[in-house]
Amino acid sequence: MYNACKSGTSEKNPLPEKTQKKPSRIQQRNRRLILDAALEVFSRHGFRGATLDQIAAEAGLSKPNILYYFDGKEDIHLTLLSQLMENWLDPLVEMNPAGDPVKEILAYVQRKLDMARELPRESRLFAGEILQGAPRIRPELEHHLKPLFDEKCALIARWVDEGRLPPLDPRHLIFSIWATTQHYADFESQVSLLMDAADDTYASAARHLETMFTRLLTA
Amino acid sequence: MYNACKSGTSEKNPLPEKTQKKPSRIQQRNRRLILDAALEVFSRHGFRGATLDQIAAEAGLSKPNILYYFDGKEDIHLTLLSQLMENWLDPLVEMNPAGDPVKEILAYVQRKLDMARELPRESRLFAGEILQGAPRIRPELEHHLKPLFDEKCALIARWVDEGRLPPLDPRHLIFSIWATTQHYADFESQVSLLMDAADDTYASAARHLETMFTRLLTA
DNA sequence: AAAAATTTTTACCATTTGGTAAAGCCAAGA
DNA sequence: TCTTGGCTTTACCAAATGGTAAAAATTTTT
Repeated sequence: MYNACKSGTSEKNPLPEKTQKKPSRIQQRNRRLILDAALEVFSRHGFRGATLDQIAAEAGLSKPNILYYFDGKEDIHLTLLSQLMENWLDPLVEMNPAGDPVKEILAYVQRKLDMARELPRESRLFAGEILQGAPRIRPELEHHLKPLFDEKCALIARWVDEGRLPPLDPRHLIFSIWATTQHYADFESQVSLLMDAADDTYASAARHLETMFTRLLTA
Repeated sequence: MYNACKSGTSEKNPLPEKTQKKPSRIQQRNRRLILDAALEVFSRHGFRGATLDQIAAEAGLSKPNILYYFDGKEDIHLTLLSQLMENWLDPLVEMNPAGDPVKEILAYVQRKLDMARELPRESRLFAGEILQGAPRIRPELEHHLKPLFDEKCALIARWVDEGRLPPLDPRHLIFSIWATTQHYADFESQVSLLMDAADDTYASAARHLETMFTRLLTA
């Protein structure tokens, strides 16, 4: 069994009982504080751009105190990334093989767009990691993302074979969905500069993406 | 007149004649070496992740020698970004108001995809900067990108008004083009992990994007 | 060739930063 | 009350890193 309290690849044992006993209330609270602060800082400045001092300040704790709860900067980053992966894959997992192809895919697009709006920090954290060659998260990608991706590609290919979708490359369809939805979180600084501040970017984006993918999938 | 030899926002004058006289042959060569090395390093590790030592090693020069040609790390980065902006906007500039709307936009998509394939380092450098809130390039975005964006949005809106394109939001159309094409460069590590290494990713991506935007624009 | 200007290297420096050791604090149980 | 064990702080450190001064080497000009 995997102990949810312990992070990624660890050898040391800074918290004497961490691997065995239940985390105390204060432990839960502080780990949460740290991870939340780290998400903020890492997503804004990238792994190397972030400093433990910044994270400590954001969390309202001292730097050594942070290192009491995590084995180091890398440990915090990896913990964050691992936790993120679950939520990240969720919308794709929910794509239902028994449902209507067009409806399922359009719903997936909307769920992805919702995530970009509600979790922009997570999106940027992930984007930054991939952008730099996924040095820390590649194993996670191989073990969790790749199988799911292959499974859903096969599903979409089947839908195409059955004539329930027009001919298209499932892999590139998924890439296009990821790219267009995450764009609003990852490139937010550019988007907000180019959009008139007046109207709701995400609302109009939702309409546009629905239009685009509807036309693609019902040709 | 803007002196191409001088970089972004500078006050100091490390090269005595740089602002006035023509750059010597050796000066041209070394500045080029440094910028090329810096592009490599910055695009792989981001601004803060890159070190002058890495850039120096990659360029085959010593660190102080690099600081003889540039005012500092920031100066190199900004120079790179400014030079990039031109090439980056070029494909959009080329979108011809007198041409056929669908053809023009599809051609733009292909040009953008070509750029992602041929200049992935530039794409990632730009993406990294935007991802972190465009702290160094925002003025360039405002002065160069924004006016061009607005102009082309107006053009596309006119095409829609004239009934030569189906109803759509020009802003989100452009975002979708940027997102889907740059995705192949910016998220290359993920894409290459998910695609079977066998087939040509960019070739199939080109077909997919042509299909997708054709269906969107000819509905 | 000598002088002048430019380019490169050597030897540093100050700051930042991830991380540690050890003493002090504080709450719960004996 | 006293002790035990987890939690926090204070005071550090070694390495990395952006940057500089000035001498040495090289190229260009006269």
